[in-house]
Amino acid sequence: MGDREKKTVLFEQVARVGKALGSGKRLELLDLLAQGERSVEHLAAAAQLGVSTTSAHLQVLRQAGLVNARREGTWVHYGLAGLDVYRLFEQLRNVAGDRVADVGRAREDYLDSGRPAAIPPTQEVSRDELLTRVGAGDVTVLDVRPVEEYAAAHIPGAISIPVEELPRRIDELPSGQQVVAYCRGAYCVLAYEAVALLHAAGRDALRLHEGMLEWRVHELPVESGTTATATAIAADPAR
Amino acid sequence: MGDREKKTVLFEQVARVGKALGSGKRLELLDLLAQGERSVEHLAAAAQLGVSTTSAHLQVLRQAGLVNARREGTWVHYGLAGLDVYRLFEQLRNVAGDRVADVGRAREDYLDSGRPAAIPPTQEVSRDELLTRVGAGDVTVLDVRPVEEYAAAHIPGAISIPVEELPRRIDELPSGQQVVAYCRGAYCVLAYEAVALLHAAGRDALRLHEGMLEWRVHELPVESGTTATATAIAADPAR
DNA sequence: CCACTATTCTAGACTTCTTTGGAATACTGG
DNA sequence: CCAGTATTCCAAAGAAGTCTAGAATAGTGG
Repeated sequence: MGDREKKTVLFEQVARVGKALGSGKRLELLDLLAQGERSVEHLAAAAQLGVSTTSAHLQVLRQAGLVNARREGTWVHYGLAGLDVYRLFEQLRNVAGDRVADVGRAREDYLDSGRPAAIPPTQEVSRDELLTRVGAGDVTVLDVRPVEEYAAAHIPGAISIPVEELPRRIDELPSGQQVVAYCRGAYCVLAYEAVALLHAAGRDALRLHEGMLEWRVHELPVESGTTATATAIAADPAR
Repeated sequence: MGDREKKTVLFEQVARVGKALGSGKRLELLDLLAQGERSVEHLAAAAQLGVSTTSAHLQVLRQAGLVNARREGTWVHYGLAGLDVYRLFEQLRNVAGDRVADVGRAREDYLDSGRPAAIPPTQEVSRDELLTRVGAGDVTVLDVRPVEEYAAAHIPGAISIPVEELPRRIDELPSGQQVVAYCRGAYCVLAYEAVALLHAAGRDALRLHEGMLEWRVHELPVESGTTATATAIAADPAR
């Protein structure tokens, strides 16, 4: 095999990973998987795809080495193969956001919708700031993701109230303290909604910059499991 | 437009960049462009593609915001849109190399060929080490890339001798000093060949880890233009 | 060992990429 | 303004990816 052929083969192999990133649906699956392990069925529902199609996409991602599968009974749980995969994904989004004008617009379009009022980007707390304030104890950290995701990993000391339960459980939050809400990551709308709800209830609330995913990428401390305040999941017999 | 549609659009936009990375030929073009600006014709020849095909690929890369075009007379010079694009490319290769077993094998296959004897990877100098040794003046730095690439940017103080001229110009190198050869980047074979040639001539020679590209990504100092020792390009009237 | 479930495989229709050669365009120099 | 050159556009053929529905597989629980 000549030099040129070898070079071609080499690039073609790397392109396999590139190809895996070349479908909106697969990126959506990666985004979901970045939040934690998911079953094929769950992914199919969340991405609005047929189960077969989802499975096929997952095979592509797996052959590219971006995700791995773990069998548990009849379920197969997929997950990101590593943090470097998320960094690649993040870098892709950064480059896309910086260089393709439409991406920035689409992102704003998506995040700006579904909220009662626009929340200015200044009402954010950085990760470092949150960490020091948690240490000082002058802030309530609120995790508004679904309980399973909270159980898998959350910011130490955070309280779990999924955003759809927030309106009727708002009293569980200690009054008189500022609340910092967070959700999955930069492309997740849950914390935006939560802050809007808290403001509507007259609470002082901010949003954590980005979310859990980036928290993990920066290798900041996490806690897992349920807590006493998260009463909703205590009744779940599966755990 | 509903939330779901917006999300789909957003991911589809990002996927445009992913798609651009999903072809071996385009990755090859990116690799070439990472070395510096190139014309369509040059790229077509280097990647063994038709000019029309090359142009089409370049359009894809440009629409993804990965490269930009600069017109100069009838020539159009393409170049990487920014260092973040190279970082993305690099991250892609890293993930590919780590996760897809075949990539590591293909890479070794490619780099191990065309040299008289295998050069152990230990005969490398790190960037930091080279910088301090250049400061101390106890090393000759040799740039074996084509003269145009040397002229565009090179390590300060480096001498330019393209690898194909090295056998007959080896005497231009000061004797008694160790030579550190470098070329384009991690996937470039020129420096491997150069070190083999130098060893065959009884010289003490090492290879710089990776190459010029990574040197620039790490924002280390570069010099541009020609030098007195690079006599071959002094006659070029275009400069 | 059988019924059941989650997942993967298969085949076919459909769409989207890739490549090619030739025509059209953009620019230079006389 | 014309000849010449580099590049892009265009149309068509072939290759490859995407999706769907239904069959096959792997594992669980009785």
